[in-house]
Amino acid sequence: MFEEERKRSIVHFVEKHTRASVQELSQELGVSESTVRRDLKELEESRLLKRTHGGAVSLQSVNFEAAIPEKADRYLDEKQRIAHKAVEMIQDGDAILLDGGTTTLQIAKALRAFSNLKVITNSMIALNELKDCRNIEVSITGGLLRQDTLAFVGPMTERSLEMVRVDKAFLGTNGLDLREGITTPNMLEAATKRKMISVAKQVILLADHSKIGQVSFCKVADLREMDHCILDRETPEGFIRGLKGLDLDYTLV
Amino acid sequence: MFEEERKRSIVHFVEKHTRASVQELSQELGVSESTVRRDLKELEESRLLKRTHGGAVSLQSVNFEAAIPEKADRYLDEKQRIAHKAVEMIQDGDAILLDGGTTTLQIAKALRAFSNLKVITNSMIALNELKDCRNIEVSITGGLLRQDTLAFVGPMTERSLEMVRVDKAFLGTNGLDLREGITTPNMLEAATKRKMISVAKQVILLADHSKIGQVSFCKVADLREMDHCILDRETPEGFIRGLKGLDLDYTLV
DNA sequence: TTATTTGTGATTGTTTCTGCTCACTTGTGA
DNA sequence: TCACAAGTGAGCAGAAACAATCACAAATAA
Repeated sequence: MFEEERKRSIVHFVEKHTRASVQELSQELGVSESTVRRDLKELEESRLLKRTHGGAVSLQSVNFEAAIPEKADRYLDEKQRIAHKAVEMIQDGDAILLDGGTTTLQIAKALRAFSNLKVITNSMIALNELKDCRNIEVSITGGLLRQDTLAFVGPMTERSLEMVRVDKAFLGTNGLDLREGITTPNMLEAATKRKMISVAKQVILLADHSKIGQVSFCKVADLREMDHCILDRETPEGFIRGLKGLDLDYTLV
Repeated sequence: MFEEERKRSIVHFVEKHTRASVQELSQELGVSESTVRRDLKELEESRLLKRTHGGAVSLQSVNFEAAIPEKADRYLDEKQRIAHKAVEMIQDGDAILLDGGTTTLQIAKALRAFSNLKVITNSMIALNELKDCRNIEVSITGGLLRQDTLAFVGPMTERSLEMVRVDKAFLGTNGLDLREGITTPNMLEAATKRKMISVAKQVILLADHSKIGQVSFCKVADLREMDHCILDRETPEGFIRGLKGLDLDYTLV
């Protein structure tokens, strides 16, 4: 790797993570810490980043981090398995819709591998993940920013969604119950999800077992409106029997 | 193989792989490293690639990444003064529209001081700046992400904008000319700006002196459609006379 | 043909890059 | 506030890459 390329990688790394330690960079790039320091010094001189004691930070950091840090995310492992299955269902050339939430975020992280994809989402975090993928066309729904989830909701979101038709929509949820169907605590969010369902050829619901049996304030849809559900293998027996009873397509991962 | 052919091969190789070492090229073309170096030197002089220690890299990849940060820094001081003036024009309770670009970004940075404000923008960078201000209600227009400017454009953006009416819109531009009016290089962007103008009670144009006299590919609007212009004090005399001639309201900062 | 120019490869001294060491500075927690 | 760990910069040395030069061969011109 040339010096030029290395420096560009550093800037890119710092932009992406908003920060980077000398150690990290040294390992990441396979060069000594001396070299990293030299590079950082020059990059700072050309105003491409700001040095700090121990590393560097991005100058104009556009970085939308989840309110819940990934490590603290409960059921992360389940979510990743669910996302992995979801990605298997996507084909190159698809137009897909990603709902907000931490489960769908895991999908976004895995999308880089595709070479031709249209993605539309209402999640700032998912967008952040995809913003530098040159081979993915990313759109966002407009709307009002919910500052706790960094997702957009509201009439503008619905209006934006009216303009698109997608092959597959991947929906997250707060509650999932055989009788009450899919529910979430927020009215605007529920309306947004309903609209998402209506613009997708195929709707795929993602939920780890902690969501099952939960019923929240606002109803989004009945279970039968889903085309497929991806659940984890700790899903209670009873719920699975219920799904079979509804003749609903599902996968356990 | 003639020298010309060889040089073209080199450029082609570098473009294709985004990089090439002297060794690689020497082997690939069956000539000595001396020759490769000579060629690279001349190719760099004719600006067909960029030399590095050990080889060369494609120009495209260089420009891509340098685009944002480099642009951000030029005329920063002017932009801050312009933004400062713009912020003075905003009142608590206003609904304002922020265009994308680095000048309007400076406005976003200064908005934290307000206690009650509705902001709508198509700029991911501005959104980033405002996302954790609890006293500001931030909305974003939907749309397709332009990965180089991190702004949203396109039909979805326009559709979102149709849903709002704002007190003041703050517009940036690439080109500003007495005869040709306001112009930008991107068609979608131009359409977005036009829509912005149509939903605002008052349109305020922001431009540092580097924009003046510039004419880009797509026309956004005539100068007379602006309600106010904020320019810096290095704006050429002739341009200011022109503004007066048009009876246009302006401020120099 | 002969003289001259041009392009190329080899050689050589010089420059640049990189990792290491070590003395010094900075940040942190007791 | 002090001590200690972590991070830093300067200098050095080896390796790699480089520019300059020369020599030779092929193309061109006389």
